[in-house]
Amino acid sequence: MRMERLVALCKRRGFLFQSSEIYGGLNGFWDYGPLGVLLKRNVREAWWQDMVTAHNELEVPPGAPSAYEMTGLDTTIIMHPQVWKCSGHYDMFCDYMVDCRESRRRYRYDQIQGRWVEAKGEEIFVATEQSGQEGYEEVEHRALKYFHLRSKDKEELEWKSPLVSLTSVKDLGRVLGPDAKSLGTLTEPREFNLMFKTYVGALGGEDSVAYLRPETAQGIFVNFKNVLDSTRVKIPFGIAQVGKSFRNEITPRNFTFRSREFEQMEIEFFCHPGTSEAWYRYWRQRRFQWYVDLGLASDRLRLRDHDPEELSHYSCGTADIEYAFPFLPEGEFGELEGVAHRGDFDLRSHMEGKLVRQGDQFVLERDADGQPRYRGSGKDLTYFDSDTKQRYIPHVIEPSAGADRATLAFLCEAYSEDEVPDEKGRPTKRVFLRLHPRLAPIKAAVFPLVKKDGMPEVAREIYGQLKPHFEVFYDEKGAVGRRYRRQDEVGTPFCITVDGQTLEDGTVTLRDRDSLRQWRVHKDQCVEEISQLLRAAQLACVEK
RNA sequence: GCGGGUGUAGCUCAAUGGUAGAGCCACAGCCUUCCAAGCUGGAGACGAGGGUUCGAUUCCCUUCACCCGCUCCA
Repeated sequence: MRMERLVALCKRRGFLFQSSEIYGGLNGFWDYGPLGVLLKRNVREAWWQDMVTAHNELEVPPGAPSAYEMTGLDTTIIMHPQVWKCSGHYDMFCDYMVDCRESRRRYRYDQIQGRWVEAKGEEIFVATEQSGQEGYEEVEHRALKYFHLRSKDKEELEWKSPLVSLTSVKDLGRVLGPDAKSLGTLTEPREFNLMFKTYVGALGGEDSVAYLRPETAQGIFVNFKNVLDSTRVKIPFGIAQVGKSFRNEITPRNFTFRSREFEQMEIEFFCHPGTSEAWYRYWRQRRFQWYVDLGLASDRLRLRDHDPEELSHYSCGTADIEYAFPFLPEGEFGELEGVAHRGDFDLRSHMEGKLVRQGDQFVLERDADGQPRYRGSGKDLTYFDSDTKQRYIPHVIEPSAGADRATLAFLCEAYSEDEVPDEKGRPTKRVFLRLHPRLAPIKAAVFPLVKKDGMPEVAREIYGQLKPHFEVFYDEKGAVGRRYRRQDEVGTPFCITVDGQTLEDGTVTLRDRDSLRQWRVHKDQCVEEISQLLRAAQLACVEK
């Protein structure tokens, strides 16, 4: 499948538009059009329905270690800045970085120091990652090397400054990078993979800096105690949340796959440390199956466990659910969802403060004075099990899905071309979206076969019956074959056509998108028939 | 971020230093009794900004967006 075809279809039929298009667009931002909003909402609602609403906490689901509860939250995009400092995002996402074109290394801009030095008529800034005495020695050594001088000639070096920060240097063209042999290999400093910064309150200023969340998860962690105190849930239980997140990606690319504003569907599942491995395996499988059931059943979908060295700083086990998007090179997959075993990292971080790995332990990160680098909330986020009289910090399994990525994958998988005979029996090309009926933006279209003989009146009546229940579409323009094709193109699974026979016996034709099968149903049975067809499609999911 | 390419109507493609054409789609109407192509009519575009010029869609510069590759990211 050619990606351009799908992108063109998405624009032509109102699934996706580039954001701010009339002003030339904005890289990394996308708008969902009239059909796109329906599709994405269906994805979101299918997720919530299947994970939260339909979950029965009284029974043990197949493959689960025990019964469990599910509940939800909707937390804010902007949170207390300390949240991001303790979670680790601040340090990881907010620094100015410089890259070295020669050594391919990347440095934190404010951690590079150096000295101005002149020799042989040239004045340069020799940079180093070292500080203090080591910094001075390193800089001297590298300056001698640069000017091709021996140690005994070091008086030829005329030092123009003490060790100062790289941030004081205006012209990076005269800087010798910490691992470089030639001048000017450092890029301009740039904020790297940063969180979007904003200011809370009418008056700006560094005291009011806040960030747009780069993930929805932290809103769940910081509300862990609130949920416990207000809902009587008991461990094991999960908290679900759907919402926008923001990352200032360096290279947004591949349609909506890597966007700077995107939507996540996340669950934080809290369990006893002793059962966490079993729960991790459960969620990994459960979430994979969800995509399969909604139509990503092909070999383009896979579940891949991360290698140990690939794991994030907090994770003790992660699996990605990946899809071979058509814009990726053959054999490559893109992440739809990550299922991570996060241990007690998050709750502990928000109790104690930012943690760092030390061997296979996480310990409080401390500054030079031995104080916590970022102080936690100091609140007790432990869980007391009143049955076992045990108190512990729950472990967390995090299935974190991308709503936009899932939507895109469903679109890619659904895009199909086949050949259908035209009115003279000749094969003609057909483009259609084989979307799962639950996801299809429009569930059914209603047509009069021709716009006369009282057919429109009956069709409008049927339309009126369906409209309160489903997203339906009415069309009486042009040839009926053309109307079918238009619905095929946006993935409408069923069409209802009023014809001559309707006027005689009250039956209408139902037509199936994928098989082109037609059958007759009484016009007053349309609501029931479509309901049943949709229910059957949904049940097919659950039974698998 | 770097290098290369591309920007003309919703789509596909023309032409031009001097009023920008067509096909398809979409729209209105006609015709049409089950799978897009019939007839009629109207509508619709030079990505943005600046420069050169009497005059720029065309030449130059800048910028924005998209595509490809590298880099980066998770």
